Amino acid sequence: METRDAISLISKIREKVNRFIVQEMAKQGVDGIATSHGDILYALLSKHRLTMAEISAHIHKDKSTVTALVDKLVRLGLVKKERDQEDTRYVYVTLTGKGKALEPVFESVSSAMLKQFYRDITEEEQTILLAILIKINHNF
Amino acid sequence: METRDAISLISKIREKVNRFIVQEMAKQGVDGIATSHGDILYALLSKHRLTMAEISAHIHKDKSTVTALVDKLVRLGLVKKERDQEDTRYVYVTLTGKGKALEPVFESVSSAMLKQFYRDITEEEQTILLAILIKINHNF
DNA sequence: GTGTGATAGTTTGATATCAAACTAAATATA
DNA sequence: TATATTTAGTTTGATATCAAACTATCACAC
Repeated sequence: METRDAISLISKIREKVNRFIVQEMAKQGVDGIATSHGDILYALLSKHRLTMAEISAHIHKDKSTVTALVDKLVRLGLVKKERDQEDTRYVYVTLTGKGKALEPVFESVSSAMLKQFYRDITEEEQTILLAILIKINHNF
Repeated sequence: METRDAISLISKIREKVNRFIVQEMAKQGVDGIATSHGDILYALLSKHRLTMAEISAHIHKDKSTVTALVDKLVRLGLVKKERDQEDTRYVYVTLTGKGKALEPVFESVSSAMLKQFYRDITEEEQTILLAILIKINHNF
């Protein structure tokens, strides 16, 4: 069975994790949000303020994609954009009150996801998995 | 470092694998093809003939997505669509000569990718990885 | 047989995504 | 100082993708 293949499993797992997160978020009332939007919001919870380029690097998406994603978050009232006064090329993105209010939802979804992901996976297996994945990631 | 997290590594690895495959294919003259197109062609190499629904199940993409993907492959002259004579609801997709001619390219790209993927990963680690991924895949 | 429901595909409208071209601003070089 | 280069971000055009609505065909019940 080719479904046993590690690479196709990685694709499938990623797909399922994404679907799980989007569904859980929707269940908790956060709707119309894709995982990339979630990645941005999640980053802003700890980083407070990021430029467009920093977000791009952080979520591994093209800067033009980030423009579209952040603009949607602005439309949803979850973040705001401000130009740097000194160097007006920079745009800072920060969470609004409404955006910050999502923190508990993220915590809950994130922990639910991890619980599901690692169900029946021992601590030792988790450590081994991580080590192997780090090596594979370095191979490219 | 959150980049150490298994789930984000899975996303990154999948992304890199996809990019690698597309680049290698392009290097060998197969251009304008996304991984999903490759998945369809690859499936048709062993299955000979598949319906749209079977392709959809095989590559885990919505049937409407498959319509678009297969139509592109038709435009590229790599596959052809034919209605079942008995039950005209079914559409059979098969490789053209030009499509079949891609087999060696697929073999070469696939083996190059596996080599890169598993570089410095021992046989034992590969087995363990597979076992853990199968468990995680079942968790969702 | 006629009508109801199931099934296979397509169409439509929306979104995420990228790459390339572009704008605007800052920095370096001459 | 003026010009060239780099940098940050946006715009534009194309594609993959999905969900929902739709079309066409088949199967089954009455």
